[in-house]
Amino acid sequence: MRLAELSERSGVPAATIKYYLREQLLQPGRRVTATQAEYGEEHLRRLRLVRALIQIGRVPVATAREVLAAVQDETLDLDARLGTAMQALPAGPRPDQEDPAAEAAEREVAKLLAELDWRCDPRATPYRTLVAAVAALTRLDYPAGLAHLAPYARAAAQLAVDDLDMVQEFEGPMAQVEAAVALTVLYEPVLLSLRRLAQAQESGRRFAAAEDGAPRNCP
Amino acid sequence: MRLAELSERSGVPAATIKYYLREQLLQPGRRVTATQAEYGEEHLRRLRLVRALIQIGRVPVATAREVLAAVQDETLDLDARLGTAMQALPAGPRPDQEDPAAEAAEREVAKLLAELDWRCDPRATPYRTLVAAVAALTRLDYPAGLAHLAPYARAAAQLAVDDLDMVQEFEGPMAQVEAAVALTVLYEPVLLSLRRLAQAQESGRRFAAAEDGAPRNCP
DNA sequence: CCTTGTAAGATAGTGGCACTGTCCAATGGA
DNA sequence: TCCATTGGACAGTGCCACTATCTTACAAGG
Repeated sequence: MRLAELSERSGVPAATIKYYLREQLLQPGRRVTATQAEYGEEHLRRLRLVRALIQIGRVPVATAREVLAAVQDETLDLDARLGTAMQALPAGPRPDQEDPAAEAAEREVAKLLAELDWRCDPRATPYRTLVAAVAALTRLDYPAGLAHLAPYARAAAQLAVDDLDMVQEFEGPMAQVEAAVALTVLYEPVLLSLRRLAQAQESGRRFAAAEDGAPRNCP
Repeated sequence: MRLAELSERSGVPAATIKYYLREQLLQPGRRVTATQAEYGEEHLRRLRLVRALIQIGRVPVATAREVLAAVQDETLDLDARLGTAMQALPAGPRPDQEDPAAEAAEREVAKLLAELDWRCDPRATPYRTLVAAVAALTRLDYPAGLAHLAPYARAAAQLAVDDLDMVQEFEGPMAQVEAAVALTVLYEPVLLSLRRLAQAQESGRRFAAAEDGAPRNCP
């Protein structure tokens, strides 16, 4: 199919597809003549993946390029590809060193992970993001101690099992690594949305007293 | 204290504080003379909250203004304030109507929420975001059916209980609404980070075979 | 009193990002 | 033959979160 049809079928503006081609998020089509290229179903799928990562998963374009490059890097084995791809995923803000709240948060997080017997590199991106968030909560005198983090960690552990189960439904290194990336990123809004909906439910249950079950606070 | 000291103590550049004042994220200080203003501890706290929402919670500046305005709107009762504040929280992308995948996703989400007996307005922001994410997953042939969403919903329900427990540790409408907003937003990176760390653990457990417990894939 | 430094506020500018609009040569169907 | 269309290059746009500059008004030391 031509670029115009690719655009039509994916709902992505042609100019945007050209941009993604330039940014190497999409492989160039098979050149038919000097001025025309042919795209296949795999281009369509890849385009949808790119769009989903960027729009749903809020992955920056440059990051998506790195991640996708790692996914299809045939020179690495599954482990290395998975590692590289996940490393490249978008990073949150990093904690300010030499900030007392950050140091306290660092210790608190280390304690939590030790208790759970999780072995992580403290320089890993999610680790840094976690420390930054705990530090911010602490500075505001909001609870973020072991007791408060533990339920979140338990939930995360449970979800990780489900995530990996989903990944293992796929076969072949490339499909699995792609699945790992896609499911990690695309289930994030699912999880956050469900949490907000659940909060609205719970808040309704606690504050609404009797009344009907009208969705007041559901944001 | 003067603006410069506020800047010093919070770590936020003075120019940025001026910007926040302009954007009404911060209340102006008490004017001492025509060219000087005095700020108190409550300004410092508010500034930290604003920074945390924006940098840790990735809340857009304009959104933060709306949310904080709702938090301290004394003319509304607790319910209305909570509803307004949570409504204003950042919205993810909305699903494309008249897209078959989105319609299917809509039905799937409705079925899930019916099964859980959650009553939500289908126009609510998190609901729309959820539908968009499920639609994207479906278009990519990634699993996002009832069976796959249910564990996420259960986890969300559990976390919502903990969230509301934390909120109820505070007293007074303003403190509770602020806590609801802050904890909702600031625990999001906590949850996502913990999920990624847990995935790395689980992935190590499944793929690393024997070996030591070195943190390979921990991104 | 005068100087020098700093404060607050207004306004314009910056840099990053994700596109988007315009132009051009080369086609390719009517 | 002719003219709409295609792919590619490249400059421009719009938004956002700051940031730099400038002006006026004090404030404190000498």
